[in-house]
Amino acid sequence: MASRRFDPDRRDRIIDAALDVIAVQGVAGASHRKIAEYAGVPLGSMTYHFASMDELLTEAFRRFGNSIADRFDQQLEQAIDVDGARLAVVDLIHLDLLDSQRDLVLTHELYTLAARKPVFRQITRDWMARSRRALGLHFDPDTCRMLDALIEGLFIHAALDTEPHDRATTVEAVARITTPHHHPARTAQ
Amino acid sequence: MASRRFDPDRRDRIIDAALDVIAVQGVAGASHRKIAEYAGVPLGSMTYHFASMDELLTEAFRRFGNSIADRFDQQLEQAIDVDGARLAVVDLIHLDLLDSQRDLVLTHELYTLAARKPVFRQITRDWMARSRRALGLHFDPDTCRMLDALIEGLFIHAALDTEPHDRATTVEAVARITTPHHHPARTAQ
DNA sequence: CCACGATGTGTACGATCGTACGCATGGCCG
DNA sequence: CGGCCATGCGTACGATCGTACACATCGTGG
Repeated sequence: MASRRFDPDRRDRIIDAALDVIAVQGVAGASHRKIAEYAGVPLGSMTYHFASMDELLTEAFRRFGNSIADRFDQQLEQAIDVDGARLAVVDLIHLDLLDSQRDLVLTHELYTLAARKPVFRQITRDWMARSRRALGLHFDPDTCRMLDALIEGLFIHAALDTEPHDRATTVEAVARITTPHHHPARTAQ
Repeated sequence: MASRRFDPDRRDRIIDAALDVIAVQGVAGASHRKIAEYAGVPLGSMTYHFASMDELLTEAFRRFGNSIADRFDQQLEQAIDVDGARLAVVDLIHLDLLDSQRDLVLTHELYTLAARKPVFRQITRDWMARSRRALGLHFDPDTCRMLDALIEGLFIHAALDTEPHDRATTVEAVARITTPHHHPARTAQ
């Protein structure tokens, strides 16, 4: 029998606030104090709900990764053939990328953490595994890896390129990467 | 007539030290004090040679970007035909990626900064422009964009994937992305 | 040879950080 | 209805940070 004062939402609110603060200020600029203020909870609440900053970041980025992977699943599950899957991927890129600078920033922040700390690398790998599994519904494993890499690259460049990405180019790129290369007759030797 | 005590190398040494410290500790963990200690210069030297931390980071990442782009140029300049260029790209990926965790970490750090601060976004764009220009020696502009994105994605995934990347897959991916998609006879409607 | 100015450094200040810890609060059992 | 204990919070501590600025050092012009 927990006390009635216990607020299960508070923990969630802190996690969401953490993601919001990180999206704007970066992991480097996200302190207990700023997150607490943004979430509207006292500073002491931070260490009460989360043993350390890393624990909070861990949970936050796990939530973030899952939310992105959910969209992957949704888009790809309803595709009925390969062409549908290709279209789904293009939509994924052009919907997720263009509308949300926030997701891009958070992705970069996560990758930066992942490059250095094993905990976050695992989170990233789990996320990538989910994405690849979704792609695996329609493409062979090797193609999944290539396509996944392409999506990643397009995603990242979208954040940095000054001009908006051209949808037709994305369509062509996805078509190419999902089409096995026809090796011409072997040349000399 | 500058004083003979002036040491032009010192500034360079600080910049290199900054990159080394960032590679290990991240931008977040790279303080004036740590960089100074690593470079073997007094703390006061930091603010003497660089007006602010941002100025130091700016110069450091500009140097980093140029060093990578130089390798791009070297590899691609000596390719004599498209197949040679494809091979050069594969080598680029598998040499730069696999040998150097350092470059990967620094790239992520730069991108994270670029996602938030315009100064670093410009540095990243300059770097990307140089890379794309190198690719442009052998491929058409659209292909350059796609190939560039693919390289980026492979690069990034290499840092996070647990198992080493398969060269054959990279060869296939590069072949696919550089081969225009043959559109089959249009279907219904 | 001396004093001056350019070049470089040691130190100290105010801000901010993560975290620990003692205390307030208010449901619940006897 | 009164005391107890789980729940949650305010505050303070030690560490670290970027930066400013007074001062040391030494080549050099007069």
